[in-house]
Amino acid sequence: MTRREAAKVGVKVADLPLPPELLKILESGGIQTLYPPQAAALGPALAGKSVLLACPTASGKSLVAYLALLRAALAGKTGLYLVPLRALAQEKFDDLDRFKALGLSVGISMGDYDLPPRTLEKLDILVATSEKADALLRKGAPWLERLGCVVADEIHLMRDRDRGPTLEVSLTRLRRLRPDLQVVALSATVGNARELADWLKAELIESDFRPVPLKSGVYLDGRITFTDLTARDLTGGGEPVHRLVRTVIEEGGQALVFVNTRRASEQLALALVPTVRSALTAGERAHGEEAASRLSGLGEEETEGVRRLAGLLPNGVAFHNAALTNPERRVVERAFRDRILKALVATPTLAAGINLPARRVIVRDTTRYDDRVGMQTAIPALEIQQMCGRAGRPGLDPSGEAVLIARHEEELTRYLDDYLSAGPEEVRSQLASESSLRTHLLALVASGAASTELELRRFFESTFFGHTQAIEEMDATVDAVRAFLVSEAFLEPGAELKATAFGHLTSELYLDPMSALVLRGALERAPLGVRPFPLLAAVAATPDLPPLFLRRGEERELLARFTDEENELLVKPDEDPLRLDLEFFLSTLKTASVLEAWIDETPIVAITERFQIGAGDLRAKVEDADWLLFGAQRFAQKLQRRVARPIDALSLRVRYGIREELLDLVRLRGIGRVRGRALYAAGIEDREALRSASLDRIEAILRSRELAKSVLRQVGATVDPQTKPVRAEGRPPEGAPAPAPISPPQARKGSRTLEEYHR
DNA sequence: TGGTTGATACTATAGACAGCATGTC
DNA sequence: CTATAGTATCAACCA
Repeated sequence: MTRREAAKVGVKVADLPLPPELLKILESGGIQTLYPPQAAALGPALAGKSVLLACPTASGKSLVAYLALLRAALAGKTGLYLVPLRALAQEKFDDLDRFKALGLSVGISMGDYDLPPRTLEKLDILVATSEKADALLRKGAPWLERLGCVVADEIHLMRDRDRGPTLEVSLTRLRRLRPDLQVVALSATVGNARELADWLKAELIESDFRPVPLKSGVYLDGRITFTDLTARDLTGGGEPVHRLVRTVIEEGGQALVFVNTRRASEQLALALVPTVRSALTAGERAHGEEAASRLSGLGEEETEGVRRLAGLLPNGVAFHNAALTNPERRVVERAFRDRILKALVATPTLAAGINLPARRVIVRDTTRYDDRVGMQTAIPALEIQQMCGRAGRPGLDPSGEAVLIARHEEELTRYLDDYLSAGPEEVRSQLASESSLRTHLLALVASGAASTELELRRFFESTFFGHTQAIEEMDATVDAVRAFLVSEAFLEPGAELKATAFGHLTSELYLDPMSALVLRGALERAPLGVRPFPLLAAVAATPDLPPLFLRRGEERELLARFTDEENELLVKPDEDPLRLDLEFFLSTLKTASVLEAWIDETPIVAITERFQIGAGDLRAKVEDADWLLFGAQRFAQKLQRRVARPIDALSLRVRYGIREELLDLVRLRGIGRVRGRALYAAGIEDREALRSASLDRIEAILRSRELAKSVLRQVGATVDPQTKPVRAEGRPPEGAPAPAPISPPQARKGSRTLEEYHR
């Protein structure tokens, strides 16, 4: 921090021009003085001016955002907090919810937790992912008309190739909708903060202030050389990572290690056990056991990966990656926060997500495999610095240390120069790419934001791209994309920009037009009904469902699968609009096979083992497929009505992971894959059968009286223990609900059409 | 012959948003 | 194009 900033540390919250109730809430939250960047930003922010706050993580940026939103809300306007991650949305929502005491209502809107439109209209402040905000803009929510303040958190993510354009477009649209809109943009330190601030017409507040001082450096041969050219020699010996982990634990701190593959996260965590274990007290080990038992208490099937994780926890180490389900991740994060874990080895899941600081951050890898180029590429300095920024826990660590690991002298200087001392990359608009324009051009037209070429041009001129680059650079791509959208019937031909019904639907479903095309093609091939596998394969061939990696040996099996199903497949490699190569095509078959196993009630463990994926991956694929199938179903309603209902059934099967026979039971609240199967196995095959079953019997099957009551109430039965018992031949429930067998009893699941599912 | 070591080839590779209408174990 | 760690395979080598 600079000397001038230091002088401002003393700014008192109590002196701020805020309503007394608000001050009370802040002070009860332990916030009494402001950090320099906060103090600098609050003036303009509370005056309703736009600000760009570019400083390290954990420097209290959110507080400025909260106060700006509250000010707007108290002035009778609405406020929108844009975040890049669902987990972050939850975090911000929880924070903002404390201000309910001011009589304000706060809401959250994201994929898995949405608001009905009527509720939205009553909100003062909404926390949403940028995609959700984009969707809101496409639908034209009246709520947005009253918007007074928008917060763009992690605005540097605008440089992200895939999701950056959504943020850029949303911000642009909001600002055009409300020309007087106050924008509070929060950013990591980036190379061109000035440029971003200019675009937003915002006051720029740049600072490298950190509440916990950070020293970053590079490790080589037992010594850390810091950017300030001081050095520190570490005691003992051993492999670099082990030594760095051991020494920080000896000093009473924790270590967070970033690696570039999942496998590395697991293996390194395992390798660290001897190093960490010896530093643990008996009490800590016991807490680790507790955390491990919490893992199995999640009620999920125990996959190989989770078993390994559970085995690590009592040793004070764990790994964290996207193969874990969200609840599993939460357990690990909590254990680390509670200091039960001394070391955590993570992939970038943790770098961008929720705040989980450690005294020492070790960045082991500086390169990462890039699928698109088929090779390792350098991780941008911006991301490395984000990881480094996780070092130092406020209140717990006197200072934080971030360490890269060099293998030789040359690397040491290179890391110091390129990664730690040098400024991070500039934020560059990714809007001009074909894929992003495809989506956003359609959305702009479909939602009426641009109906002439001139309007479209005006819009793009007001984006960050237009602000920083000659708009003509975009022309060729815009023309090509527009021609594509017209030729594939998303847009009407002619000079006027107008979306077709298909185009509108695509945009409202929030689908990539390319995905819509794949789905439309699949439906056109299926005039007489579709079987699950080919439709799942079509869904998997969509660019909205990222492919799974193919493993050695799987290729042959999948190729055989292809030959088997050849005549039924809805998307074939050579006809695929994306003209994907065979490998990609096979990987879509792999995804389809995973989903097929899932709706065949194959136990999760069996799926994860057979396909070598994590439970988290399965979850993600199911979620994606469920969403896409909804889209397919809506398309079918318009294009192929006969298959709409069967697709609906398939969608439900994917959501719950069930065979067709459980479709009826699963409609009940509280009944899913496992309980549905338990009921079915006990001879209660549908809701009708449930109606005449006794409460005691249901309770015995579901192992919960409350649940049994609720279920019976739902089918309209009287919740009376005396109700007459039902059919006696049902298998008595014993132990946990029996998992479904891996292979189906006899009927091959592929042997009937989807239409038959729904007679 | 059996076992060890070493050269070489081969394999695999981060993350996570959205619709809709409310609740999986 | 800008890679690397872990693992499998097999030949060379030694006792």
